Amino acid sequence: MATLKDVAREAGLSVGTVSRVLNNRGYISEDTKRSVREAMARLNYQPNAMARSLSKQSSSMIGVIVPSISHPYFAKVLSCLESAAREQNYQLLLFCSQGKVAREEEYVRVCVSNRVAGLILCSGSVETGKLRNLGFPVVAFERFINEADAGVECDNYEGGAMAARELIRAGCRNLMCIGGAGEVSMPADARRVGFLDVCRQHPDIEVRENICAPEHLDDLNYFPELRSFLDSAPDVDGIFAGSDVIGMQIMAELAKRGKRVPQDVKIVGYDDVNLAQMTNPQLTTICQPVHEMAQECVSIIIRAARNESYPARTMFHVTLERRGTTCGNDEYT
Amino acid sequence: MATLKDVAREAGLSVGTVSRVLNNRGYISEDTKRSVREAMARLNYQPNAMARSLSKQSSSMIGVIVPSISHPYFAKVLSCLESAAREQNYQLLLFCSQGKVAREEEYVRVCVSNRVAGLILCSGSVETGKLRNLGFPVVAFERFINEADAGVECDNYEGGAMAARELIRAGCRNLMCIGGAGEVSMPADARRVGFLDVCRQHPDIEVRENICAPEHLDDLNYFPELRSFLDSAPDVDGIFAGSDVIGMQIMAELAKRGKRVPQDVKIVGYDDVNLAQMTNPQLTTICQPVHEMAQECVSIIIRAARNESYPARTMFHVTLERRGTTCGNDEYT
DNA sequence: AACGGTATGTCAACCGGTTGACACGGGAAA
DNA sequence: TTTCCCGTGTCAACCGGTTGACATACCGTT
Repeated sequence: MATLKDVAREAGLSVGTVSRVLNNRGYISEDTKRSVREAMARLNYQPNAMARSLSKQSSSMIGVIVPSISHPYFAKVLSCLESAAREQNYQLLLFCSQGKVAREEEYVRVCVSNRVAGLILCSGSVETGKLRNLGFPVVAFERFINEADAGVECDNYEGGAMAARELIRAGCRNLMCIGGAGEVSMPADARRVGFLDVCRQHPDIEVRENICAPEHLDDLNYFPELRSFLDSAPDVDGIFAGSDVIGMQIMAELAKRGKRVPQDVKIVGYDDVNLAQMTNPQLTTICQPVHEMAQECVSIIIRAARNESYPARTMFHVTLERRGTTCGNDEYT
Repeated sequence: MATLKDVAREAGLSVGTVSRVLNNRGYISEDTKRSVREAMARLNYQPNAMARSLSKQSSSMIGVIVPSISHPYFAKVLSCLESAAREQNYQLLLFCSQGKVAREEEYVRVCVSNRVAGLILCSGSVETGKLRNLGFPVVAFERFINEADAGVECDNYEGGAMAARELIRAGCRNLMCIGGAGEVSMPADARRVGFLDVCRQHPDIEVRENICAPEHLDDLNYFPELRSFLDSAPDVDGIFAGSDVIGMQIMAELAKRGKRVPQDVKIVGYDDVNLAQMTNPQLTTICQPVHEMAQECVSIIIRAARNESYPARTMFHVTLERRGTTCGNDEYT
């Protein structure tokens, strides 16, 4: 592997000079620049990013901790983070905590060790004060943490409210809200509250509320719980699912029971992951602007690296994607 | 951020000594070890991984390039790679090429710059010789590349053959094979060949063959093509889908057309991603031992780092996961 | 002739670790 | 007593870059 020194020798110059043309510092003649570039090309030189980071005291890596990679929502988040990072010439160090606090703490240590430029936390477990004074900013993604330096989230309350209004609009009267895994004490819990608040404004609407166990972020098997929820409410005609994955599984279970969607039961999901468009009918869902959120996270980290100020908390709007699972009673025939 | 020097000062020793206790080298008294450990704890010291890698001339990062993160198959692969890497105290640098060759080449350069321990390529575009002499091994994951130092793949031929046998066993006579995106010249293409070979052994079986355009690895919208495939063969009663995602979309489209699965049409997917169990009926599919494959990739990279030898090509068995979409004509009622 | 500014390039310290070479005191063997 | 080894610890070079300080040379001013 060629080093700067090799390039300097090849070009007949000193390391310092070569480094200058690399970093566009000071006065360098066009001739010199050219001969350096040629030498680099000849040797197939690639600067050593570690040496550079070490000396510059700043790296271009961003740590990301997610609870699960194969959950479609986090896959979507990761995808957006990767593209946002790339746009700014940053790289992603990927970690998957599987919801285990110990693993999360280990990963935080690894990030410190690697002197990342910043850490984006999408994971759920709480860190008791271990996130302060790490030497880089910690950005919480759809997750509220006191210890984090910044938070980027969505208007989950409004998302839940929109879901309720959509189901009611479509003619449902007997609603159920099925919360995702372990959302209590997380921003996502506001969905539930928003949903219930709207329901309560309608005296003729009945609502039930169910919460799934928190283990399912990884295995994604909500069926046993969903079955008992549905058993407990055979007359339900509108369901707000805490995620599209839950929504899909409800659809599968309803199909098994001979219930038609949307004729007998209407459904609103959450996240607008790609699967939501692979069902029949396609799933109505609440969509977060994940791409913008990801860009905001990266932007916060970059601003922090430049010692610029950044918002402690950013909240984005959600939107309703109306699809086949909430066609109104008069809309299908 | 505390450095080794700080620890040394705090413990009243020299840097060299402290480094020795960190790396368990030479003779160090228990007393010294203890006081070093205490000093590290007091200062909340975390060794600088970049400095260490620089000086040791070896890093613990593995680059991974996938064409898409939100495709469930690659999400599954990434998930397994992350856990395999973690088991060996390696970290993952994540890159998403979106099938673009230019981006792939850029990412390879970034990996070189970062002096990764190895690169795992799950991406599809071909690299013309740019993968040799990078300073680290390149492992091709389910992808055949001459330039790669090693390849880890599955018995795709047998996978296709199993799919054919399963559909025939379940009573299908009018088969269709729908290839995934751009599999030609990739190991996945062997699925098609295996499938067709088995079909040809049965003179009473009719087979059609279709290939989807290669762009869909990212947007995952196969519907328009699937519709025309189905239009062209209204009498088909068994479909082998190149991926579970394709399989799911076929199911949705068939449902729309009033065809029942598995009564009217039976389906076998590929990959066994988590969604395959979220449909109704659940999707029969061919499963790769992704976890073992991921471990093998990491193991190859570690062996290469130790200058040990490693296999140039490893092939794993696939298995059939029989589920609801291929119940035989006499198995449901 | 002395001076100042500009253009070009060299040198060495530093980033935070690792590691081989070596110093030193003490005990055992010759 | 000399020799040698052992246990313990120090020192400085090195990994591959970056950067401020400084040397040199050339040009135009005053």
